[in-house]
Amino acid sequence: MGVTTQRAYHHGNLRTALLAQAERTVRESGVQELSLRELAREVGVSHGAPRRHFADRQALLDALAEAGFARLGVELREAAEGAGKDFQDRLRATAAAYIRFATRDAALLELMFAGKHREPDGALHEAAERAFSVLFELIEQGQGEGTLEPGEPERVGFLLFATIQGIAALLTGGIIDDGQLDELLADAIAHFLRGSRVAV
Amino acid sequence: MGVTTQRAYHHGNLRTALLAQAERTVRESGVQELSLRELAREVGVSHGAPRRHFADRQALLDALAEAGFARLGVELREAAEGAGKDFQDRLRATAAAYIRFATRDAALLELMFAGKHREPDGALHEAAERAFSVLFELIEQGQGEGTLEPGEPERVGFLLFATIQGIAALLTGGIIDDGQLDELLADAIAHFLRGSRVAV
DNA sequence: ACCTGAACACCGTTCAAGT
DNA sequence: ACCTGAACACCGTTCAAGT
Repeated sequence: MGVTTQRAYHHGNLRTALLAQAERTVRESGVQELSLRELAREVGVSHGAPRRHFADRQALLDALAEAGFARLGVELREAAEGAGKDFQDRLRATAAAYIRFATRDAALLELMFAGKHREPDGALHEAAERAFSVLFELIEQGQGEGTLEPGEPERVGFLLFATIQGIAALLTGGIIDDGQLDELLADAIAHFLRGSRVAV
Repeated sequence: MGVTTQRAYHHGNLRTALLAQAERTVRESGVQELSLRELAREVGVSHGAPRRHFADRQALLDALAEAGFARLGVELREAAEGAGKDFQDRLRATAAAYIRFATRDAALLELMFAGKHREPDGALHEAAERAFSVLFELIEQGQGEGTLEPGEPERVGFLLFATIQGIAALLTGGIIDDGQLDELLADAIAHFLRGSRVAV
C-alpha cells in the first residue's frame, strides 16, 4: 500500500484490477450496470486504457466468465474434499456450494452460461469443463462404491447438474425463497439417489 | 394492410406494436441489443413516443416478461391438454413444451426470471403464477391417480420445475447439445417418476 | 509496451411544444 | 390524449499522439 498504488495500475496489473473491480460491480449491480468507462474511472485510468487488455466490452465479460468458472471449480472441489469421504456427504456439500455460488454471484453465473456457446474451443470452455469435472468425479465415486448404477458419468451427472442449476434459478428468480431452499435441495438429492440407486 | 398502417401506430396500438417488435428483437438479438430509440424507429415513431406507454426501458422489459409468462402458460396448457388423458404422456408433453419455449425464447425467459423478484405483487407475479399452475395441476393429477406420492403439489412440483428449467439452462448455455437433450429429458422424467412413486 | 484524450456515433431520459 | 424534437448526460469504440 502507499505511494506505489497510484502508479501501480499503470505498470502491469491493470488487467487484474479491471477484472477485480468488474467482478465486484457485476455482483453488486448486475451486468447491465457494468460500464467500461466507469470501470476505468474507478481504477484511476483513462477510458481508452482498458483497450490494451480487452478488445471490447464483450472480451472483458468473457474474461470475467472464465475467471468465474475457475473459481466455481475451486469452490466445488473444496466443498467436496472438505466434506470427508462419504459419498452422500460430499454430494450434499458440493450441491450446497454450487447453490452458494449461484446466489452470491447470480449475475456472474448468468454471464458464464451466456458466454459458453460463443467459441466451441478456447479458454472459457476449458475452464468450464474443469469446473464440471468435479461433479463427474463425484458421480464416479458414487458408481465405484455401488451407490449409483454404473454407466457414463455424464449421463447421470448432467441430470444432477441440471437439477441443482434449476434450483438455483428458481431461487435467484424469486420463485422460491430461502426458506423453501433447504427442503427442495434435500428432496432433490433424495430423489436423485432413489432414482439412480442400483436395484436390489 | 395498406393506407391505414402509417397512421395506425399513432392511434391506439403503439404499445402493442412496440411490444411485438421488442419481442422479435429480443428473440433474434438478445436483450442487450434492445434499444428504445431503434424500436421507435422501426415502428415509425419519434424516439420520445414510447414514453407514453413505458416509463423507461425497464418498464418495457417488465411488460415483455409479463407477456412471456402469459404465452408460456398457454403453451404449457395446450401441450398438456393436447397430449390426451394419460398422466405420463401429459408430463412428457408439458416438459417438452417448456424446453421448446426456453430454447426458442431463451433471452425472454431470462428476462422473465430476472424481473420476477422486483415487486412482490403486481401483474408480473400473477402471470407467472398462472403459468406455473399448469405444472402444479399436473402434479395433482398424478397424485390423484396414485402415480405420485401424496403431499403438497408444490413440494414435488418445484422439483420437477427446477429439473426442467435446469435442463433448458444446460441446453441454451451450450453445455449439452440437441443430441443429448432427448436422452437427458427422458432420464429426468424417469428419475422423477421413480423417485416420487408411491412405495409398493 | 502502455496509456491519454479528442472524436464519432449511439443511447436513455426529460420536457416544452405541437396536434 | 398522444406524439414530436431539442437538450442533456452518458456510453463503446477508434485512433493519433504522447511517455
